[in-house]
Amino acid sequence: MLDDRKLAVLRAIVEDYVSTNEPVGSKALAERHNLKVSPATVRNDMAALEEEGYITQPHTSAGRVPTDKGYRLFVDRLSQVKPLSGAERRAIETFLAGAVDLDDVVTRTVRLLAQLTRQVAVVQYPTLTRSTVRHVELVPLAERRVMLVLITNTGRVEQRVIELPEVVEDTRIAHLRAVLNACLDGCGLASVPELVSDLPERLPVEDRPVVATILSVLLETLVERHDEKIVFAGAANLAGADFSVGLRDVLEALEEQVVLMRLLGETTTDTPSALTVRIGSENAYTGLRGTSIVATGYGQGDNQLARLGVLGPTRMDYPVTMGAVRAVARYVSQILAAS
Amino acid sequence: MLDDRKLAVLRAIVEDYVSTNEPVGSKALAERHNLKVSPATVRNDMAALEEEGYITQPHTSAGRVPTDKGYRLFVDRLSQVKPLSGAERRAIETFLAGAVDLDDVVTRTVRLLAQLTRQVAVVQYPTLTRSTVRHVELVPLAERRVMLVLITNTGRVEQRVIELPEVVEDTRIAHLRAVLNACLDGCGLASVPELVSDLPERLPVEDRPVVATILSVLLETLVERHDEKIVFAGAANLAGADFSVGLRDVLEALEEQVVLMRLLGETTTDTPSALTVRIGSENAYTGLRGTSIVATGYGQGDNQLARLGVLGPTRMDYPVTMGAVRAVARYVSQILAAS
DNA sequence: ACTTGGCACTCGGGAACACAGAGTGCTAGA
DNA sequence: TCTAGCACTCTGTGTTCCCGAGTGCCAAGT
Repeated sequence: MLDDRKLAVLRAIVEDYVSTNEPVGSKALAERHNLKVSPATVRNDMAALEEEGYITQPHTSAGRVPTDKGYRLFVDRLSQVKPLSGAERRAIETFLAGAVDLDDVVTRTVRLLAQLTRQVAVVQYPTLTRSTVRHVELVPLAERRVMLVLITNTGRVEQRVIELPEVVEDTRIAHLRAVLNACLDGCGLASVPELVSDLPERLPVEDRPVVATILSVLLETLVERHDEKIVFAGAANLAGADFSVGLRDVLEALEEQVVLMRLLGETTTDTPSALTVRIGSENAYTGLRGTSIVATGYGQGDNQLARLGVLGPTRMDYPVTMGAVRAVARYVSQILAAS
Repeated sequence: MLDDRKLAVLRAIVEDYVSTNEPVGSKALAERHNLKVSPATVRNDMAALEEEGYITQPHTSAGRVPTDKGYRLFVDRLSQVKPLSGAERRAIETFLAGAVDLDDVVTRTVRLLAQLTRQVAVVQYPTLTRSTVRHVELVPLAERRVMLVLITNTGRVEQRVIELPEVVEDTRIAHLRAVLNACLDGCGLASVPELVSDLPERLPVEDRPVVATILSVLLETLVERHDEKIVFAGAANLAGADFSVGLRDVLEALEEQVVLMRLLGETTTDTPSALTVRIGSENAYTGLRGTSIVATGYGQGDNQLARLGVLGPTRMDYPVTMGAVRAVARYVSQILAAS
């Protein structure tokens, strides 16, 4: 059905349209890409492609524009990820190397990605689930108030202020801290609930209410912050692009953590480190028709920590974008592994 | 020069223009606001107001539009802050009360403010400068690596991983932690540099390199994060509004922490808890011509911690916006004081 | 069987134009 | 000092017209 030349025509259409942002006609196509055939032939191919739903024309007698299905074919079979230039690689490296803590890594990453792709970048904070406890700290703040600080091996720090049911002296706090650390140090976060389940019973009866309070907050911290937090940057890059749908909807989606979460998450496949691309209407959320998402997991090996990606108009330069996303994900993974 | 009626006309123009977003003419003015004079008289007054630079006409024979100077006069003398409704107050209270930590307070605040004003909300993280040290923690991570955690009385937590110049056993770390806490606990952050200045000399000579390393990171943390961090929300609200300047510039400014910082900061007056309003061109940053900023400090009493505010088109409903900003600032201050 | 050149057809978008309506400034009179 | 009337000046909108890009189809060529 689709011979090689038709595919070449489709590729040419996508490339031209992406770079010019104008419907592309048969004549220009035959000229610019040396297809070695006449415009008329190209027209026939275009008719076939349109028949199959890969391209469409905005109105009669305008050029053709790729459909979502067309982009999909392009991404899957007609393009290959374009690696970054050496200069870009070095820039990434030095920029990310300067980060002082996890927050900083994430912030820098998202800005970097936005600048690199000239689109909106989205980065999910490393998930707690797969990380391990590095330290639990209890800091007395007042007679009946302590702060719980949970430090993970990914450098993430969670803190919560806890109101205690009774007055507890500092020495008891210190003791509890030691017990908690002995129990949890180095353990995976996922196993924490299990590990602490019988903790109250192993302690003197008078400590139990306090411990129960602390543990409930600890557990709450684990589930609540599970993988909630997402940041984005580069909203300014949206201003130029024109979406089929209003800019407002896109901005709204970006500020809805939940929506954003789902968008990144839905792209998950069985091989999380692979690049995933969702094009236009493949996207469930109606406010984001007209936008594509290129995402990938990052983290070490198969211990994927979280996901990052970019969001832009369907009319985006997929090879370049995919290259940038992949490269950034790799560098961030390195940085995280090293710290 | 400007008698009462002219001021009334100006007020009417501002109010009408804000609500309709269309240049307002003499006839409509005389009708809608019962000025008890004829359109012709209003026209004369308008001519005078234009002469003085308070209003202008986009083109001959269109209605009048307030200038920045006109808005300024309106804000200063013709309007009064509009208090929130009871329902709104309750909504604020319950929404903010659910916050679990400082991060959460800030996030909720900025979203709340954005939703309340239907504009872009900006909140600066509470400054470290005025806060006091509640606890310093040193957590051994590896042989030559510790994590420094600094907890302040505002509930803020700063962490840094430190590479030590030599191998240090855990007991020495514990000792150093005790020394640091003894030295700093409860002290204002501003006085930290002074307090630790002679610390190395008071310790055994073999500890000095390690202590010096730790202290340098500690001090760096204090100055670096000084008052750097700012978050915003409600960018989607920009989509509807039309700025004289491009939307892109506004979004860019919002993502530039430094610019944003300056904008909030510049509004500081001698009474930091007062509402400050910067209108259009009063604003230094060129990308934000056409936008106004309503801001105020928040925090307890005269111990102002940071600032928050909203950014919107010059054509905004100042009384309502000012009311919302003031109310939110008060509630946040309460919340922070209580925690 | 595929490719090519030719040709008639269709539409979108820009230019030219006219026109109604809103709003103004001015002047003369109450 | 206010008001009424009037001439004037715009913008925005609707209409018309035309050009050009691009198409689909057909018949001829390879």
